[in-house]
Amino acid sequence: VPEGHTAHRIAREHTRRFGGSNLAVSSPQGRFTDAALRLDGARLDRVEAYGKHLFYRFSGDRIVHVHLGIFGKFTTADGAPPPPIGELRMRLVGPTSYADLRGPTACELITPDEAAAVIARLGPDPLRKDADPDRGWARLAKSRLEMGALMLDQRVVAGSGNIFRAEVLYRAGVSPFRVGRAVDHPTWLGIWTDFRLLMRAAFRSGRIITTEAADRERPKARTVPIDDAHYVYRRTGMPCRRCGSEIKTTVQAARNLFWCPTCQAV
DNA sequence: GCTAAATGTTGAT
DNA sequence: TCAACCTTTAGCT
Repeated sequence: VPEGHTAHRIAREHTRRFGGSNLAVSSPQGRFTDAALRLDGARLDRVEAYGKHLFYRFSGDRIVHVHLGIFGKFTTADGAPPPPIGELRMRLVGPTSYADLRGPTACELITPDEAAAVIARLGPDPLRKDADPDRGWARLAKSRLEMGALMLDQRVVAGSGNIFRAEVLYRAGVSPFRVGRAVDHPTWLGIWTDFRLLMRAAFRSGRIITTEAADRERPKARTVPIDDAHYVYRRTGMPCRRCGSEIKTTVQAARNLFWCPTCQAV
């Protein structure tokens, strides 16, 4: 279940497993069958991630665009694939392993131009070397939207999701209800830098861990207990780890928001 | 066995 | 702002 780090981990793993190989492509569920038939047996060159989007670059300028959405999941394993079970949208089978995709928002065969158009709609991705935070700033600085909404806007930070928005604003001491126009440039750069730190850590460990306990144990982030991984996300009614105030929740930008009313007063 | 919820996006109102 | 869509699983009865 994915924010940007998940897409980047999948891109890396699938490139390692399948890059340069000819793959059997199928769609047992039937909703990707036409494209699967056209791709079956084709060589996959590599997989790239931009924000939460995945691009599977096959020979002949054919690209499979995958977006996991909120439910999507890849199951990847060594060996021969088992008989398909459930709603299996796409199955990739390489020489020594396979990947099963279920429940994605997007799984479509597109052209390089169409892929470029998807990427052009995205803001800077903290997990990409070439990311320019000022592209996000250009949008944020003139917006009347609240920060809690802007931190979910993929044109501001590509790859951010509901956990990162809550945790990054908490760590910055910024209220999710402050409007973008009321945020100064240094504050934005601080938020951006923290995004990059947290997302890189999540990329390495496979988990979003934002607490100081995690900072100390970052190399062993997997060992941090689930209940200690976040400052505010899904901690409604529990005491703030820094000030003891009760963590609040509401719905903002159609998602559950969590924040500390004391540490994030403005 | 049923219901609600979940790290998301799009397109219509 | 709201509903629709994608699928599995946790937490009930």
